Amino acid sequence: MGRPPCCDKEGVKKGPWTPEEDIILVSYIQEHGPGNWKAVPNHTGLLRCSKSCRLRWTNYLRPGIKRGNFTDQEDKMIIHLQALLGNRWAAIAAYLPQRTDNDIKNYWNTYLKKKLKKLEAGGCEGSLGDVGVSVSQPMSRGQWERRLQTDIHMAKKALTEALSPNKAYASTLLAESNSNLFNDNGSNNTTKPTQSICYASSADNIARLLKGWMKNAPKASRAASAVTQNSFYNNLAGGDTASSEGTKGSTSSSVELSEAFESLFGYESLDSSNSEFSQSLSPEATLFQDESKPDIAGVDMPFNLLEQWLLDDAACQQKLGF
DNA sequence: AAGACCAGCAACCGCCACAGC
DNA sequence: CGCTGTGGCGGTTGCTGGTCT
Repeated sequence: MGRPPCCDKEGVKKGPWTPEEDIILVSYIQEHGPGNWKAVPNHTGLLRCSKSCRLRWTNYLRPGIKRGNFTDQEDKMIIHLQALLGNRWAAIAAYLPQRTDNDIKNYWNTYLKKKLKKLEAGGCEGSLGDVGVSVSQPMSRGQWERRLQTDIHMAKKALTEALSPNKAYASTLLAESNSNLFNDNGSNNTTKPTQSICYASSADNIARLLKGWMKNAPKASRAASAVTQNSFYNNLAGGDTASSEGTKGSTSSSVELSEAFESLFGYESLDSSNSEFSQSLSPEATLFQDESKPDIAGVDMPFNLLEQWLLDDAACQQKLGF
């Protein structure tokens, strides 16, 4: 007798999530926060198993998730980290802010794997030079893991320290960014700013989803979709409109973070003009995301320091004959 | 124009680790 | 110390939309 499947109950819905379900889930998490997934279906009335709820949240609704094409930098990072870590997608995802392990896994399976195969079939062994990887090179994974973990830990610590010298100021920034985010015209105070800022991102995700959902509707105008989005924001942000303008409000805190990151990684990854990233890296979102991954890179960052040391170290190991 | 094929992606499944009892 | 419940992870499936023939 095997163990009973967790989602084997009758009446448990499977298949694609509907926008309504998404809203229910996000609303619940807005109120209670993520975690205790077992309670989610019971409390929300969703006919989904806890696992499905968690997956939906982490892979799709969670704030700060970036969708769409992978950049060359991300390509390189994934290929490189995959060579080092193997198919440990969660670990790899930790190095790619805004990407989920599922996304990376899919991207690898559907695109990068083939790309690598082609390159290998192309003949020359060093043919992966364009992605900075030598796949034939053996690796000592234990060493790499330790270094990677240490690096994550140090990055987190350094970031925390960078933000902590003036905690009062930091919390002021938090409050400021939140009130700005939901209060662009300064007219209305929200009651749960520290959480809402996160869920605005979630609402953004849902809005994107809805866009797709509605895209087949005949002559669905931009106005209509804007109305829809605003409705979401109104619902989720407690009556205020947290449109993309709202991200302006996070600029000040983003600048602080930007400095922290610059001092950490030596590049300007957090251009405050990058609203998407600013939004996702708002302190609350960062804290929120902290449950799963460090936010250590920008969207279109240059060949970053982390990758640099990965390559340097790979070269070093090669020299040492590992 | 229609069917076959393919690629991309969301979601599911099963296993594992860990915490609480 | 073993059992149980829960969450996390990686592999896999199946649906959908696009392209090819």
